[in-house]
Formats: sequence, structure tokens, C-alpha cells
Amino acid sequence: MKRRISEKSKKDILDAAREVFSEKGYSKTTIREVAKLSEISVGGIYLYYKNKEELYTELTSEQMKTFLMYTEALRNKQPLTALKSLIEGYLDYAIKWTKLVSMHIKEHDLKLKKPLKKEFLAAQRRLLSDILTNGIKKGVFRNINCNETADVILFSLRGMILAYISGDIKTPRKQGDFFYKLILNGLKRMDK
Amino acid sequence: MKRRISEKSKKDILDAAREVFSEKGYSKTTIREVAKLSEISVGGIYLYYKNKEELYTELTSEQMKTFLMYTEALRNKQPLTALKSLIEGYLDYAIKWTKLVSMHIKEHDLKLKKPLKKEFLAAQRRLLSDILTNGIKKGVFRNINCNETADVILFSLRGMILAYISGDIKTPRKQGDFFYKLILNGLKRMDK
Amino acid sequence: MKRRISEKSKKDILDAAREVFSEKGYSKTTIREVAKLSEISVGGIYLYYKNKEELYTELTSEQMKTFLMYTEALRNKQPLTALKSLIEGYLDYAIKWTKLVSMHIKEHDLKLKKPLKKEFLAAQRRLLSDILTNGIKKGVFRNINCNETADVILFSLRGMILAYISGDIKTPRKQGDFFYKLILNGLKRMDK
Amino acid sequence: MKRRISEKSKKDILDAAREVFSEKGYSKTTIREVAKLSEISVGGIYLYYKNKEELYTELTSEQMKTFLMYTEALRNKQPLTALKSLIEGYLDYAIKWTKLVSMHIKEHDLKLKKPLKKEFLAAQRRLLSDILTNGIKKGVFRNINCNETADVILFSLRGMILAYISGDIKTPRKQGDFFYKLILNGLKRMDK
DNA sequence: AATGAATGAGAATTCATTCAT
DNA sequence: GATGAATGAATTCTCATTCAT
Repeated sequence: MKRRISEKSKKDILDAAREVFSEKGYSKTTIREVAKLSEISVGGIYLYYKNKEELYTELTSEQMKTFLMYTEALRNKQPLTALKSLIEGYLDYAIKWTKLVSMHIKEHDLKLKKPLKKEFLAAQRRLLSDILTNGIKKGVFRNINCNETADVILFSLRGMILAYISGDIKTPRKQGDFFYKLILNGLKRMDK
Repeated sequence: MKRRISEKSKKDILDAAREVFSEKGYSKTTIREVAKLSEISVGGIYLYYKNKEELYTELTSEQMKTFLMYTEALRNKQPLTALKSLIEGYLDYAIKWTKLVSMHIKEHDLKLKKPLKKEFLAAQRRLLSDILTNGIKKGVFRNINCNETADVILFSLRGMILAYISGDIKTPRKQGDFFYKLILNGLKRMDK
Repeated sequence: MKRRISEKSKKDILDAAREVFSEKGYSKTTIREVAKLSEISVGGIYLYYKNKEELYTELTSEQMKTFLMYTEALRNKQPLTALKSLIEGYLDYAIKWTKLVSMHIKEHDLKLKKPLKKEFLAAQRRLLSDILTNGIKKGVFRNINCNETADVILFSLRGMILAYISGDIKTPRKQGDFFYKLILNGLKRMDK
Repeated sequence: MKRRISEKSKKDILDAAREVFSEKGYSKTTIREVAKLSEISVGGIYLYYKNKEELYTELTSEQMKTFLMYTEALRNKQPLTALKSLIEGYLDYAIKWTKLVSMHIKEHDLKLKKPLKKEFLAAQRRLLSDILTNGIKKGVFRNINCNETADVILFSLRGMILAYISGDIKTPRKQGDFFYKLILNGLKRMDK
């Protein structure tokens, strides 16, 4: 029987869970596998997490917090820089945590995640909306509806990420750059 | 014991599968239920489809063909109309087949689906690219890279759909309209 | 894979369940063991019975029906004979189905059994009450409260059975005879 | 780490066990819960009791001793009073410790309990037999076989208790009174 | 070809018991 | 002696797949 500090065990489990959940998604992940990888017995998992659901929720929550911290830092940048960095941040994160992001997308309909996700999305929308508002104030952007535009941009970004994790594109950063230019300048020919 | 022509049975199964899969999603769909609805025995299903995965793949393939037929019809419309209709078509389809689309996203990494999806995406990209090229020729659109832009638009649309099936937005058509305007006009203030 | 007629399987399972449940009681009985004894796979059990609870309920119900049939036959006998036969019937049944009765007593607090048991008890009470009423009418018994007396007699009998299955007495029939005389004549010295 | 005299710990555990066992019954009682309530660690429990079964046995033994002390006090009362008090004592005890008694019945076939129970029953029988003998001597009771009668009365009482804990009767004391009168006067009409 | 009863591996979860500290 | 983290066997139940008929 192994002896460890409680906190170490909890972390070991979460690390293993992140690995397995990202690889397999929620329903195909088994506690047995998490146990094996974390080198903690099956029963041991249940010492720290009430059930599979709670383990998953904890993991998700932790990931979102990390990401929020990164994006919040963009708040004080110039509008154009901030917008570009936000797009890049999203895509870089997806590149770094492909499997994990893949899981989040796969499990988009998991009931348990709903409130967590809602709050996360709201936070992202607030941030992007503020960036846009700031851009309008500074005369960089047209006078658009910031909230709605923020939504559309965020959703589109998620679409780009989905394309990346699905293997439809290999160089998401390049696509991101394209997306940035597209929404900046639009399609319409203006000189006419 | 029922006697039927092979093709009829195959279709019955697929109809039932579409019903059940789109109601329950992949994992929660049981072969028993498909059997019941199609009025073909459990064993019978396996006569026509090797396993659950193959049944799913067949269904997906069929759905894609149907959708392609719809979108191809846009080829001859005016660029702006075609673009708008394409966006609306995507979103309307997602509204009509929410669960089915949700399932496609959940199973985005299913091996068997890969070539199928690739071809579907390529077709969609060709179409949209042609619409854009046509728009440039007619002087409606700026001189953009059509292939890349087509990709970005398609992926963004998928993001919008993901947002809808995830419950993040309730009125995807409205968002679609917003998206249309955004990519048309861009964000930048032009008069300066 | 064994092939059998559905009805045969159902019976095999019930037979095995009777065996195991009587031996182990409800909670210590495992489906695996019932499966093994019935020579039907674990999954097979669930083909016929929704869950452990239903299997148990079915078993109980079947037993009660059998027993009720026997006791109802006493209704037309002479009061004294009927009373004596009832007592004997209870104890003989307990002797014959010791383990099964033991289970019923062990599981006296199982929620699922409640309505079933209530109806069984009510039927028994009606019968005994009728026997007593008849006895009063014929002048064999004192003018007692038939319902209450029926209850007390039935409960006492159950006590006798509990004593038997607990191993406290070896010859329940003799005790039954004693009980019969006791409640017939009472303890009190009458000639004073 | 808490330091305590061995005997104190043992008692604390037993007190907690009584609480939990009588609330949950044998199978649903967990050692963890006993540990928590007794404020002794899980491992600590196993220092004093070999396993769950032994803890249960110890508890049972203790309960029986307490009950015996109460009933022994009836020995010097008048026969009729003693008999009535005995009946009431049994039923009151069942009312007070319903769950505990229920558990004793569920576990009636626990091997370890057998000798314990035998001795308990013997003691009760001796007492009741003495009461009856005394009653005969004083001319209150008919000349009956005291040992056998004692048995029958005790078993019947257990039946009454079983009926109570099974929920078949709500007012065991009333039933007890009825039982008392029944065995006192019998069923037979005497004036004929 | 067609059936559906039967299979059995595998899932989440619990808990008596152990043992390193 | 005392602790409580860790163990892992055991539980109920599900369901894709098989195969005797």
C-alpha cells in the first residue's frame, strides 16, 4: 500500500484524468483507466472525487480558470492588438491542449457542464465586448453591436478550433490570421 | 419471419437509425431500439451492417449527400444571395437535425468517418469558393483568396452551429444574419 | 449458446432464485449466483426480470399464491378442525420451505414486498376471522372480537415459525398443538 | 492522536455501534460511520473488534444482558401482574429499539449469535416458567405444562413483535393486551 | 435470410479490511 | 496504540454481438 500526502494523490488523479478524458472523451473514459494511470486504486479515486461526474467537472473548472487568466490579461492592450491576440490565444491553446479541447467539444451536451460553461462564455463575451467597445471609442472600429459581434466572433473561433481538432486544417494560426483579416475588412468591395 | 427485398430492409433500418440516432445520440442509441423501430430483428440488422459504427457511418454518408444536393442548387444564384442562402441553409439544417448534428460533432474523431467528411468538406469548399470567385468577377466582392476565405466561412458556420446545439444561442438564424453582415462589411471604420 | 423455450428459461431462473434467495436472503443473494445455478448467463436473467427486486417480488408472489390456495380450502371445515388445520398448515409449510420462509422473515422490512404482504395478511385474516365467526355462531367459541383475535393468532403462529427457523424448537407441530390448546382453554383456572 | 483507556474506547465504539446499527440495520451499517460517531478511527475499531460481525455480536450480547436484568425483576411479583408486565416489557422494548430488534430478526441465522441466543432464551424460559409454576401453586392458573407453555408464550410474543416491526400493527401494546386475555381465558365457551 | 434468446465483458460504485506511518 | 489513506474484490446492471434454430 502506497502512502502519500492527500494533496499529492488528488493532483495525481486529476493529472491522470486529464490525460484519459482528453484521449477518450467522457463516456469512453473509465475509472479503472484513470486509476491505473494515476497509480491509485479504483477505490482511492472515490476517496477524492464523489464520482466520475465530479472528477470531470473539477477538471473542466480548472482548465477554464487557467484560460480565463490568460485572456483577461488582454484587457488593457490596444483594440487591434487585443483582438488579434485573443484569436491567437484561442488557437494556441487549442494547439497545446488539442485532446482536452476536443473533449470539451465532444461533451458539449453534458448536463453537468452547463452552468460552468455558461459562466465561462459570459466572461469571454464580456472581455471581447469591452475590447470592441474600446475600439469604437478610439475610432478604430465601426459602430457595431458589441455584444452580438463578440458572440459571433467567439463562436466562429470555436468553429476554427473544431476544424483543427477534427483534422480539417493543419495550421490554425494561419487560418486565424485570415479570419482576423476577414472580419476586419469584410468581403464587400468598398470603392464602388 | 418476414421476407423482403434486401434493399427495402436496408432502407428501413437506415430510417429507423436516423430516427433513433438523432433522438439519442450515438452512445445512447441501442441496436435493440433501432431493430424495434425498423421492425427488423436484432440479428437482421447485423445482416446488413457489420456493426453499430458502420450503421452510423452509412447514415452520415447519406445525410451528407442529401445536404450536398441542397447546397449545390445555390451555385447558380447571385453571389450575395447564394452566400446568404448558404449560411441560412447550414443553420436551418442544424435546427432541423439538432441531435444528429450534435452527434456528428461528438463523434468527430470516429476513424471511419474521416474520408467521408473530407470529401464533404472539399465539396462544400469548392461550392463556396466558386460563389466567391463569381462574386469577385461580378465586382461584388473584394479580391480575396477564395479558397482560404471559403474555409474560414465554413468553419465559422460550424462554430455557430456548435453554439446552437450547445445551447449557447437560441436563435441561430439571427446570429447567422449577424455573421453575414460582419464578414460582408468587416469591423474597420472605412471613412478615415 | 444454449437454446430453450422462453418459458423454460423463466422457470429455470425462478427455481434457481428460490434456491439462492432462501439460502442467503435478499441482500446476500447475487445475480451471478442465480445465473450460475440456473445455467443462464447474467445478462439472460435481465431478459426475463427487470432487476433483482422484480425477481424477488415474482418469487414471493408465487409463493403466497400457493399458500393461499391451501388455506382457502379450510373455509368449509368445522371451526375447531379448521383452526387446528390452519395452525398445522402454517407449521408444515414452514417445515417444508424452511429456507424460503426464513427469507421472508429476514426480509420483513423490504419496501418492495409491502403491498404484496399486506394483501396476503389481509386474506389470511379474513379467513381466520370467518372461521372464528362461524365458531361463535355454532356456539363453539366464546363471543370474542374475531378480527383482533385472528390477528393475534396469526402473529403468534409467525412467532412459532420464527422459533422453528431460528432453531429454537425442533418439533414445531408439537408446539403448534400446544399453542392450539393454550388459546382454546386459556391459562386461568375456571373452577374457582 | 487521541489517548484513551482501552475500556473507554471499547464502550465508545459500542455506543456508536448501537446507534448506527439500530438506525440502519446490519448490512447498511458501515464501519466508517461507526468510526465517525465514536470519534475513533476506522483502524481503531479493528483494534477492539476483529470485524463487523464481532462488533455486532458484542452489541447483541450486551443488549440481552440489559433486557434480562429488567425481566428478572418480575420474578417476585404476583403471577398475573408478572405475566402482564412481561408481555408489556417485551413490546415496549420492541417499540423503543425497533430497528435493533428488526436487525436481530434479520440476522437470526448469524452463526456467532447462536449460543448467545440460546442462553438468552433459556433464561427467559426459566423466568416465565417460574412465574407460571408460581401461578399454579397459588391457584391462579390451571395445571399446565409450565416449560412448554412458557415457550409458546415467548414465541408468540416474538411473533407480535415481528408484526410490529414489519408494520403489520401500529399499537403493539393493545395487541399485547389482547394476547394476554386470549391466553388467559382461551377461546372455548365454558358454560356449555 | 431471418430471428431473438443468450452471452459475457465491462461499466460505476461501495466498503470491509489492511498497513505504512 | 492510533490513524485514515489505500486497497481491490464484489456488486448490479447494460448492451453490442453471436449463433442455434
